[in-house]
Amino acid sequence: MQILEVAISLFAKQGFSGTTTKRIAEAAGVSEATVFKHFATKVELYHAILDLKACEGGMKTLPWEDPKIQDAIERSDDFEVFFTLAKVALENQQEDIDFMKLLFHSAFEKHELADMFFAGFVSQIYEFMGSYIRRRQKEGAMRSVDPKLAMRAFMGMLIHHSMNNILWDQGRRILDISNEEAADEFASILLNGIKR
Amino acid sequence: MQILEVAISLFAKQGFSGTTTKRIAEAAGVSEATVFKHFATKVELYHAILDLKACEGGMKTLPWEDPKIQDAIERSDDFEVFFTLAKVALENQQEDIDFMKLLFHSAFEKHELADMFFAGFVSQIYEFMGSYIRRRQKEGAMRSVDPKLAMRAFMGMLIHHSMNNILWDQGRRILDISNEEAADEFASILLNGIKR
DNA sequence: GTCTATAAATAGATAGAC
DNA sequence: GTCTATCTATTTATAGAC
Repeated sequence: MQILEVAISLFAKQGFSGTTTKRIAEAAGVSEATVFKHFATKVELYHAILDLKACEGGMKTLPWEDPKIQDAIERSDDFEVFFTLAKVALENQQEDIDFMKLLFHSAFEKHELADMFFAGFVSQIYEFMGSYIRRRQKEGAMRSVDPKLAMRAFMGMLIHHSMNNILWDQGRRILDISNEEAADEFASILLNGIKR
Repeated sequence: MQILEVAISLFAKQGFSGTTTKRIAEAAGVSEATVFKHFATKVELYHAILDLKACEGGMKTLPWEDPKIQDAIERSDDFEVFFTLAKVALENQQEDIDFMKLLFHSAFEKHELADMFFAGFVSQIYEFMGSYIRRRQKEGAMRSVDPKLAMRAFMGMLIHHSMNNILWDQGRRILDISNEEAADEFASILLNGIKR
């Protein structure tokens, strides 16, 4: 629906309280009354967005559903595992910049989207990749390091890089690099960093 | 001043448009009129905060002013350089959580604080540490990797870790680790990751 | 389903007394 | 320096016609 689309983009740009129903209506090309016919309150509209994005958007691409990663895990091809994870993550994040922004706003404003995202997606990645690292440690391929901390370091590289691209880099040309190159380098740094 | 203090904390929690002058006045224990006597407009109050925090807070601790880091750089003690940088950054960030939050809000809302911070602090770190990495590459101690990308990876670990601590971890006990341990591990990962 | 018109509440900001 | 009272514009939300 047109209203939802423009609302997503406006909430992403300016947060919840920074976005007026008037601007949403204008951007959607309808009257404010029409907005309130579809969504009884502004909060209800916001919730509709969260529901939509939480299901359709950020959460569906669980890394272990990617056949490339599953295959690489079976073969214990560390580089392929982390490189592919990084590439998929960077591409998803850049594809849905609005969702990323919404997510950060939610985290700051303590909306429940942040909690849902944390419980449903972030913590699963920590669990899943953490157990892979633990296995490779037992096999002697990786040195002794807290798998959760290693994953935090890796996720930090990915998320921070995306955030920089989203918030700063466009137009500023600080670091002009493809997702493929970035994924390659981040995976190399982490794996050399934690290998035995 | 009491008004500034509570305004910082409220703007950090809810952003600029999410914070009303009424709530600021209440929290400061004065009337709204008093707020407007001190700061002609809400925007002016916000600017006063930015000026204050930009000078007193986040910007003053330039890493190359730390004697420990200067010394370590002269001795080419890579671990000491990056470990100390990480420790100082993590401690500063945790000390001034409100400033961090304000900074992120600013970045999203496209206020000028974000630009100031970027131009005055972030880009200097990239320059400074980038040139250190370049020197160590020439000396054969580090492999060929874009110094800016390496720094982005490292800053990503630090900022992401802080963000997680600030936004999620308190109470959730996902990753209970001291700044010292985290700094140690992040420096190890980066340096092993990019060494020759 | 959508609009015009309008209500009700809240926002930022000012006047003027103490 | 601070307060009470008030103003104006904006914001969320509703009523009712088409």
